[in-house]
Amino acid sequence: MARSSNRPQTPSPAVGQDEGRQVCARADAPAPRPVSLADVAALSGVSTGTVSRVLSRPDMISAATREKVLAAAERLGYVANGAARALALRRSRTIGALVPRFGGSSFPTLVQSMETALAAEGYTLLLSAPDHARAQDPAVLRALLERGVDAVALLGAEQPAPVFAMLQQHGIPFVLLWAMSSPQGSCVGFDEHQAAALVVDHLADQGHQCIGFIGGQTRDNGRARHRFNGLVQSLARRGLTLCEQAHLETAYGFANGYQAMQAVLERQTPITAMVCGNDYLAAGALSALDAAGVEVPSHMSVISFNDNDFAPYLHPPLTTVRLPIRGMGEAAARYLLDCLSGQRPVQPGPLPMELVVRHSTGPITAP
Amino acid sequence: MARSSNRPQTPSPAVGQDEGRQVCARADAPAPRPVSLADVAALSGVSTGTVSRVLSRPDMISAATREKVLAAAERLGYVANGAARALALRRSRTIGALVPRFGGSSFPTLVQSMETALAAEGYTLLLSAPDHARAQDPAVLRALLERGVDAVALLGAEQPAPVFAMLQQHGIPFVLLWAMSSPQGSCVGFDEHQAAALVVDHLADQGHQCIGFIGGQTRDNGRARHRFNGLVQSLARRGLTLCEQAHLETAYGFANGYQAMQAVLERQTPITAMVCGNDYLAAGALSALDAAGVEVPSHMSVISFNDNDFAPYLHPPLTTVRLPIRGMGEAAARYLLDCLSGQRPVQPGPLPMELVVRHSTGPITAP
DNA sequence: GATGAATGTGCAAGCGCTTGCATGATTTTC
DNA sequence: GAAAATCATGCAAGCGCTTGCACATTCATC
Repeated sequence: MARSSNRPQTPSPAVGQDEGRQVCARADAPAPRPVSLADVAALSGVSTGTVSRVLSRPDMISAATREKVLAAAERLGYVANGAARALALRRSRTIGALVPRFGGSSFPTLVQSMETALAAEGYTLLLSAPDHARAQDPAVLRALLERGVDAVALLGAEQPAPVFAMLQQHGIPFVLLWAMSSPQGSCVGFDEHQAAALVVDHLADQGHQCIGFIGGQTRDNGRARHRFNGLVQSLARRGLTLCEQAHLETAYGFANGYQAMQAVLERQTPITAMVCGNDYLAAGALSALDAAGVEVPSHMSVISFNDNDFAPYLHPPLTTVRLPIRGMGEAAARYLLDCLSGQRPVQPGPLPMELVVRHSTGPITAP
Repeated sequence: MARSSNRPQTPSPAVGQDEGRQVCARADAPAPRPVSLADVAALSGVSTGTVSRVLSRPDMISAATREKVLAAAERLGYVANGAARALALRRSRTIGALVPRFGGSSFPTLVQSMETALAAEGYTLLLSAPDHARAQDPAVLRALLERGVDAVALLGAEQPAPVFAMLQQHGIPFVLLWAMSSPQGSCVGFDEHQAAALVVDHLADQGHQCIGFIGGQTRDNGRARHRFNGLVQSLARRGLTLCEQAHLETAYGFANGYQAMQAVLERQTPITAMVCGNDYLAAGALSALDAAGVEVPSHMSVISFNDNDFAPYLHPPLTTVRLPIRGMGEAAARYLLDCLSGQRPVQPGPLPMELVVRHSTGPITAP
C-alpha cells in the first residue's frame, strides 16, 4: 500500500483515556485522520476493493479473508465515510422529511413513526421543520436535495410549484403526507369526509341539530379546508347545516381554541354541540366552557379530531376521531422504501380511523 | 469540455409538463443524469473550478464571469451534490440528533428548536429517535457518523461508553442535552435542584408537610434520578421528607400517572400534595383524582415539571415548573455551531426556569 | 516600455468508496 | 492429466466537488 506509507500518521484505534475531558474537538489539535477503507485494507493485507466487498457483499468473499478484514475493521474502529459511498453509489440511504414547524401538533408523532420505520431498513431521516415564514420557500427543499436525500416526504398536498418541479427534475421519489389525492404525486392520508361523517353522525344520533365549528384557517391550510368541507357535506347528508353564528376560524393551538369558544359564547348562539378542528382547539374550548360555567356535555357537547395523547385527560375526557397519524408515517415510509427498492410502489388507500367516544359529548339535555 | 461530450444526454432544464402524473421515479425510465458542476461550467464556458468558486467564494471571481455562471446554473436548475462536496470538504453541514423516541414528550419541542437554530446557519438535522430497545445501541450513533454528521447532540449524560469513544475517535464535537455536567463532554441543561426547590418551596410555603412523589424510573433514566435526588434534598432543606407510602416510580405517560395516583389513593396515605415527575404523569394523576372524587387543590395539591402546552388546560390548570426546553435546543445549536466555526465554544451555564402557578396547588385546607 | 504586483482563471490532484473487468488460483470434468 | 469452469481477489476508473498552484492577463510604477 503505497498510499498508507505517505500518510503522516497511523490512526490509533485506542481512544485516548489520558487526555481528560475533551470539551470540543479543537481546531489546533492535529485532527486524527479518520480511519479509511485503505487503512483497513492495509492492515488486513488485501485491496480496498476486497474490503469494500466484505462490507457490502460478504458472500462474494471467502470466509478466511472476510474474518481477517472484519477483524481489522473492528480493531481500527472503522466507520464508513458516507459521503464517499453516496458519491460512488449515487444514493445516501437518507430520506428527507419536510414538515412544518411542529411544536404542539401531531407532526412529531408522524415524524417519529416514519423515522422508526425507516431506521428499520437502514435509512435515516433528514428533518426540515421550517416555520411558517420559510414553509413555502423552495430553498428548504433544495437544502434537502443538496444533502442527497434519496426520497422526500412532504406534509400536505399544497406545495409551491417549484417544489414539484425540483423533485421531478431530480427524479426523486416523494410522497405527500396527510393528503388524499394530488395530480402531482402519491399521497398517504385518510378520508376527511369519513372523519367528518363519524363526528356528525355521532352528534346527530344524539339529537344535536344546532352545531358550531371552530376550525383551522382554511385559506392557507388545505387540511383545514378539507376538514371544513367534509363537515359541511356530512351535515348536509343528515339534513343539517352549520350554525353560522358559531363558526369561527382560527390558528390552531390551545389558546386560540379558548378565545374562539369564548367569542362564540358571547354571541349567545343556540348551539348544543361544538365541533373543533383538532384536539388543541377542543382543549382550549373545554377550558373556556369550564371558565364560563357551561357544563359539558349536559349543556354543550364538544368533539374534535386527532385523539392526541392528552385527549383522555381533559375535563371531561374528549370525544374525538382517532386519526391514523402513526399509520401515515409508516405507510409513507413503506411507500418510499418500495420506490427505492425498485418495486412498483402502491399508493395506500385511505387509512382507517375510528371515533373514540369519551365524556365530552352526550345526548341533548333539556335547556 | 471533453467530459460533457462523452455523456449521452444533455440534461434538460425544462421540467416535463407533458408527462402527466409521475407517481414515482421509475427504475426503468432512463434516469436523467442530474446537472453537475461540469454542465454549468460547459454552458458558461468556464472551468469547473471557476464555477465552484462562484458558488462558494463569489468575491474571488470577477462580476462578469460570476453573472454568466450564475445564469447558467439557474437555467440548468443546478443543485449541488452534497456527497461530493462533503467528500472534498470533509464536512457536511449536517448535525446529528440522538434523542430517544419522542412520542408524547417534550423532546419534539427540543428538536424543533434545535432544528430552527441550525437551519438559520445552513445546517440540517439528521434525526435519530431510537425506541427504548435501540437507545443504548452504539450502532445508532454509528449510523449517524456514517452519514458524516459534523457534530452530534445527544440526549442525556448517560451514554454507553462506546458512544463517547466513537465521538472522540472521530474528533466530532458533541453536546449532551438535558444534562448539567459530565466528565465526558459539554452539557446543556438546567439545575434540577433549583427546579425541585421551586416546587418544594411553593408547597412548603402553603403549609404542606406530607408530600408524595410519582416519578420516572430512576434506574435507567438519569434525568429521573436527578429529579428525585433534587426533590429529596430540597425537602430536607425545609425539614421535610417524602412520604414513603406515597412514593412511586413508573414509566412516564398519562396512563401511568393515572394508575400510580390510583395506587397511592388506595393506600390511604396522609399526603396533602403530590409532586409528579412531569406533566404527563400529573395529567394522569389529576384524572385519577377526578375519578376518585378528590378535589384539587382543596384536598390535594398537584404540581409537576415541564409546563407542557397542555398544562393550562388540565382540570384544574396545572401548577408546574416551566423548564427551558426551547432554550436547551437553541443553546445546544449555538454551542455546536461555535465548535464548528472554530470559535472557542462556551458551555452555557444552567438555563433559567420559573414556577408557573396555576390552580392545581393551594394552601392546605382543613381535612 | 520594461518590471512588478495584483488579479482572475484553468489545471489537475485529490476526498474515500464502489465495481466492471482481468487475472490468478483452485476445483471440476472428461 | 489437460482443459474448462468456478471462484476469489486485485486493478483502476470513476462519482462530483474543492483548492493549491501555475499561468495569463491587466494595471500601476518608475
